[in-house]
Amino acid sequence: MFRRRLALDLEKVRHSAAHVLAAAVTRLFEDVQLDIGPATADGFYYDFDLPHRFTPEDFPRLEAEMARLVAANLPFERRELTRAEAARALQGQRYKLERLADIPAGEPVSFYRCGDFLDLCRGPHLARTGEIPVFKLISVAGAYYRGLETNPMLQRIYGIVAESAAALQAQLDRLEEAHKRDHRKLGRELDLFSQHDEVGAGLIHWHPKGARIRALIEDFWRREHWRRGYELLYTPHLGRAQLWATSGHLDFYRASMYAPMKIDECEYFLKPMNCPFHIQVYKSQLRSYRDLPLRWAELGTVYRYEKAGVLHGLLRVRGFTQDDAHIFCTSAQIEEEVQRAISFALALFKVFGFVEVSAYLSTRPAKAIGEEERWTQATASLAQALERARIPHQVDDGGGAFYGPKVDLKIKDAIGREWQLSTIQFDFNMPERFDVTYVGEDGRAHRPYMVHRALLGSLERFFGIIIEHYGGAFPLWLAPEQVRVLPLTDKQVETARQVTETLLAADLRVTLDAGAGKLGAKIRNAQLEKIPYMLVIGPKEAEANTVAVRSRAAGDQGTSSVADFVDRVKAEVVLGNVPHDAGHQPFPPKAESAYVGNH
RNA sequence: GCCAGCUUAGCUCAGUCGGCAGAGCAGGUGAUUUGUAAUCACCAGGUCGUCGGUUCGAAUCCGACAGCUGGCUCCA
Repeated sequence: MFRRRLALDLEKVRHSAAHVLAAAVTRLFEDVQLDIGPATADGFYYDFDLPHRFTPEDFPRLEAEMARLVAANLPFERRELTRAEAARALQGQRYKLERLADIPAGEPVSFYRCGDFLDLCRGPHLARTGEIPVFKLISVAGAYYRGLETNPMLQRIYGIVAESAAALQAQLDRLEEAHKRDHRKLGRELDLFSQHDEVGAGLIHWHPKGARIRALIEDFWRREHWRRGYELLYTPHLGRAQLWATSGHLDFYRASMYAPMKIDECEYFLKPMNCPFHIQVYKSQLRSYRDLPLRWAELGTVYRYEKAGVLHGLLRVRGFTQDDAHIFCTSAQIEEEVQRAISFALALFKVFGFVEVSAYLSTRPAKAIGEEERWTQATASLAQALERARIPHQVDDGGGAFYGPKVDLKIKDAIGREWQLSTIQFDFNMPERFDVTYVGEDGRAHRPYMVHRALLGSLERFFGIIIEHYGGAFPLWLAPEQVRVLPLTDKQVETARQVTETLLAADLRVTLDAGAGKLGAKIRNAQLEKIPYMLVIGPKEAEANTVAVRSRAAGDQGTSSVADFVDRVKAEVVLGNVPHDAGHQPFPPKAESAYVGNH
């Protein structure tokens, strides 16, 4: 009935639902201090402070009370009060009184009444509670008042609202879908990686199948770097305190670094970044303008202290491998270098099926080092590169680091979630600190520009993202096991073994299931392990020297000769593996059925 | 780090009021020789996260620590 208006007023609906939640909480609990309750991208929340500790067990009661308020169809009445009246109305509400004090002089102070619940609020709201269609409380969590770590922690209740029961269910299904794809769950089920209390939190162990995938990504990554004029470096995992003093890390980054270790009376620190080492390589000889640009990449494993509470699967860890690079160039070269870095990032993304890209451009903060002119030029080159690549971007004015402007690239995964992958960052600080120079045409020393960039971000985090993106069903080129050969009975095991050998010899990743189970069970296991192809060999196939092909996505594909199957699979692998040839799109951003190419 | 919750077999989870530790799957052994998502039987598997406390007695109650989950803050 009011469906069309709801689509427009979703924010009003959500915000009003938050108010109804707050009304329900004040009715059911004692000593409730209210803070605020805004609409969010997919629902709403409200922050409370009260002696009772909320748990999800409180939700049914709260939802029932909310339902009563909705059924009562109470009006939301807006009133403007003077500050004195407002202060009186908010007596005893410490957070609200502070929020009131924040409202700039001259701006109206508005309240919304809904039944006997009155709340300081900018609005706007729906006309009546009855316009709130379907809602559900989702979770409860702590949240600092005003988001400040030093402030008291409030209790935040999250909820979602939808225009119909079906729409609500669809939203819950999306949450369920995200849960099914959770890389921590899939990582265990598919035997990809693990972490161990005995080793320490945030430290990843890559299992054979995870390591296969990582190696495939790394091989691909290295080849692309060489193709694009990069050289690769390997540098140490630790360095002397003096290095980190010179780089400024001990002044500005110490909180993220682990305690030093003493070696021969000298202090050494585990590296949180690779840049100081790359600079040492740069400085190992005199550099001419003729040598520039120098593009040096490294899959560099760094260690950073992260607070215990922020660790999360592969997405936030304490030891990780950045796909790092440093580009040293002249002022005349920066524009092209930035453009190359961005188009490189886009080419990499495309291979993994990430085609929707957006960006954040962070510019000069008030307190910054480096000449104004350098900032201007560098920032312009970043903005221009984004324009030319037609990447929609937001500008975070003044949000850059003190040492240089940067661009962060974000992608959308198969179920529409955004992830930040790349960062491309100018550094005006480190070349100064280490006195990095090159000899110019004029024979004098000049300061090069230094660009720091990571395209996939870190291999751990990227792995977590693609596990969820693919839902564990890796495309053929990444699948740790591409083919499983399934003999129907013992009598076909020998033939199956020969087929397996043939596929191995053709560089396919293949295993043989010589177990005693029925075919259905073997297929089920292979399906659950998300192996792209199964080859069934029964008496007919053994006789005719063929295989019955089954794809994990499309089921039975009929019989084929081994040679034909190899050709077909090899062709499919090439599709995904070479970005230059990726004009045809082998990875539409929907899951599963996409990876089997053209059948 | 902060708030809340959780931690029982490799995995997913039962375990009532404090009274002998359970299931399914996975694993092992044997039987079965199977045609496109689970063949059957038997066996083995646990200092109930760790340490301390209360108690005649603790998986169960209390405390500390560790780890995990949802968030907040922070971030590749």
